[in-house]
Amino acid sequence: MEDLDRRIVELLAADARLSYTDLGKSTGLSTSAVHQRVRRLEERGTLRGYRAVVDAEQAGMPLTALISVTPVDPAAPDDVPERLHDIRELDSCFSVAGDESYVLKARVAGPGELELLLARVRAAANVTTRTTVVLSTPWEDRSPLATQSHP
Amino acid sequence: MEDLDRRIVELLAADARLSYTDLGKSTGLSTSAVHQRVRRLEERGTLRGYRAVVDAEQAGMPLTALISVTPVDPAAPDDVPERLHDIRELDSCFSVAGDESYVLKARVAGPGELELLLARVRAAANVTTRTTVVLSTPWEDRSPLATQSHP
DNA sequence: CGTGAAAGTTAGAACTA
DNA sequence: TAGTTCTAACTTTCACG
Repeated sequence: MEDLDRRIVELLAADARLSYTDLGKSTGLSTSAVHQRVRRLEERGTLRGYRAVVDAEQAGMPLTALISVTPVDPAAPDDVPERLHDIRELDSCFSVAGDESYVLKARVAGPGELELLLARVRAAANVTTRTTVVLSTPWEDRSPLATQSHP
Repeated sequence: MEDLDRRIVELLAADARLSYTDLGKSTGLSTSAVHQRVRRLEERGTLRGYRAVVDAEQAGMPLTALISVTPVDPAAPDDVPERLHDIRELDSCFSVAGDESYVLKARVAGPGELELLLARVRAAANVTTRTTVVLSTPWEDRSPLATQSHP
């Protein structure tokens, strides 16, 4: 990836609502040159989308959990991610090295909802689970690429 | 949080670059009513920012790791998140229930960089680490609130 | 919350190195 | 291929009802 593209990605990772005009000023390019590059980065899949960072507590999903999963039947074909894909409470799915196969990040409204979610996960993917409850989130979703933002 | 606000947050979580005009059409409000509500949600901290979702591999940070940390001195005041805050490779910091105190998510360019990062984490926060390497990421950073987007 | 007008932004066509 | 400039259509912002 080229240097100008890297800079554009970095700027959008820090603030996805920047105008092409502002991106142009920050990169020394014209508005339409930036526009063209952003379109190309989107087509290539380098820019996969744009998300508002929402305060989960204020949005009514105050409980976060990290769920490690292990298939019950190690011989079965491993389609765990596909089987869990439609469970909207699951934010991320990582295939990991180590004792367990996957780590999921989930967001729910409370302990009752977590209990139900775990049952759904086990049933949908035929796995056992080991759950780590998140007590608080000092910080989250910073853009490793991005210049630190101070909103 | 009110129903209209919830809807606005949901829409921006799915696509942070939506115009106020489009948000208005989707909510049945006028452009300026939406604008007003978004400003209020930003001020209250419900909307904490806007980020481009970047393909980490294409952006030159292909290695993701989950790092569990345990303070070496359990009697020392626990300021681990503050001590780690300036390490840009760390994307998130969760305080967790369980054997360990925190789980960090990190993004680095390769194994060598991970080794250096772990040394910096241990030195900065006086902790031991247990690292789980992410082999692949079937999906990530979906908006639990958001209607699934298909870009 | 809505309206409306001024200021600013986007998207794309035409042109240039 | 990658960039600029130009321009019409659209979006944001803000004072006012």
